[in-house]
Amino acid sequence: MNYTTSEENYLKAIFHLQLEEGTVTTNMLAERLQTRPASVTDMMKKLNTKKLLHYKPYYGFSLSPEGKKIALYVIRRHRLWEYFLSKKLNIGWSEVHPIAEELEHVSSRKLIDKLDEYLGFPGFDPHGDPIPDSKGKMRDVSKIPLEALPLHQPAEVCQVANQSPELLELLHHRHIGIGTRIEVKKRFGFDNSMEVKVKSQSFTISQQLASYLYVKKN
Amino acid sequence: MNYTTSEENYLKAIFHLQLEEGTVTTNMLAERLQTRPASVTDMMKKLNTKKLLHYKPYYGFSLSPEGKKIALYVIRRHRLWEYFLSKKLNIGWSEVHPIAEELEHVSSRKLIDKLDEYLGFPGFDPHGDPIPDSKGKMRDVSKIPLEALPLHQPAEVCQVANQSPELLELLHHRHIGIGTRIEVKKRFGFDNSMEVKVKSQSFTISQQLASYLYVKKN
DNA sequence: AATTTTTTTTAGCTTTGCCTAAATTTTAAA
DNA sequence: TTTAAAATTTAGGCAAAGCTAAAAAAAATT
Repeated sequence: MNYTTSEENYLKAIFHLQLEEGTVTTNMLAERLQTRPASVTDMMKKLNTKKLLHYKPYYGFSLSPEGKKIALYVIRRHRLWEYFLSKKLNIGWSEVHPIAEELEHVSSRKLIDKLDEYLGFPGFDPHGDPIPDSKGKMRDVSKIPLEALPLHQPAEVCQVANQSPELLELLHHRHIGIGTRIEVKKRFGFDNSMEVKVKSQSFTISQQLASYLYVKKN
Repeated sequence: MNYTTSEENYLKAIFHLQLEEGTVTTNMLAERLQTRPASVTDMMKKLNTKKLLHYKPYYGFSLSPEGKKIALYVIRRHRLWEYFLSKKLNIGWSEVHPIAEELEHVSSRKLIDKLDEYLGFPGFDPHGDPIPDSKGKMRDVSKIPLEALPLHQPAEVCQVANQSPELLELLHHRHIGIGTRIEVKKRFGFDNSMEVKVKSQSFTISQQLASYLYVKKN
């Protein structure tokens, strides 16, 4: 059971798209992987014969249990490396992703389990995404968008769904990061901006910003 | 300037063979890389057009300055990862090599420099081999084979040129490792075995064992 | 229901890195 | 020095993973 970088990338992308969009098409995959639809079809046939997904021409495809297992394992590796790069090597939040994209394909089981141990079995990567454990189980955080958080309900920022430098700069200025406690004081229907309280400081944030923040009640 | 895994492996192998054997031939390279002479020739042509080495058919080849630079950079990555795997993740000495063989091809400069810093700019990997610095400079240890160490001259074990589990077990039993002080008391011409003193204990070691041990006088 | 548009697939080609078998060149031996 | 052996290279192919252009199927419009 050893898969090529390309195969792993396809499986991972299908898994993510499934979660994000509910459905996965040839074109969506091509777009996500920066390739052509014809190439996607080629790979679908290959993964089908390897029984990593179910595929009927023109009817779409979906991961088999085995395919899902592999996808989760790739995601585990990716997120552990992100955690390592960010927390141990002090590489900036926003630069970590492309490096992890390469490291995730190094496939020694022992390496990953030892790394996990070394990092203290972290539950979440630096972007707040949950890290699957060595059995492929991923903690189910019932995270919700900040926009959906009820008024006056304290919560904790657990994901930032966009890592542009501009956004990070703004968050930094506001002292908002993963784990920051936050509470929505008021909403303004006019522009969907909202007043929030962070560390006993109140200020207003725009809808654009809020839409990228996810929180966890607790 | 981005090179494929295969290109990097060829450059690295040529560099090592050059050092170990003084000369590099098509067959030696094929053997070292577990491939066929014809494949080696193909790659030599390719690296030649990329000006990473000089190549005349039937006349052999040698690294260009640029090729050497790349080889040293690959070696730097390999050895830093070995150090990390061994010292931080506690992965056994003998298992570290094949994992580093994969990690060495992840090419982010920032990653490697940050890793170097995180590890405290180590000068040597767990096998005692020197790690090139970020400019490609490698400390020149004038290490010599234990077999060449003069009698009664105290020295320090600085490399074990073979990592089979059997060998490691033997070394462990003898309390010999990198940095162990050792002295040759007597040599027996019959079988080239030798009596050595380690930590005020004297015992005999075989030629087979000695041939893998390198020491540094000091 | 017929036609147009969009999506997906097929067919055929390219590059990389490897292979085998045959040819060539160099080296060693008789 | 002629011949035999060994090393190296060439020629021709193969699999992976991508591509373009054309064909086929499904979905959307009229």
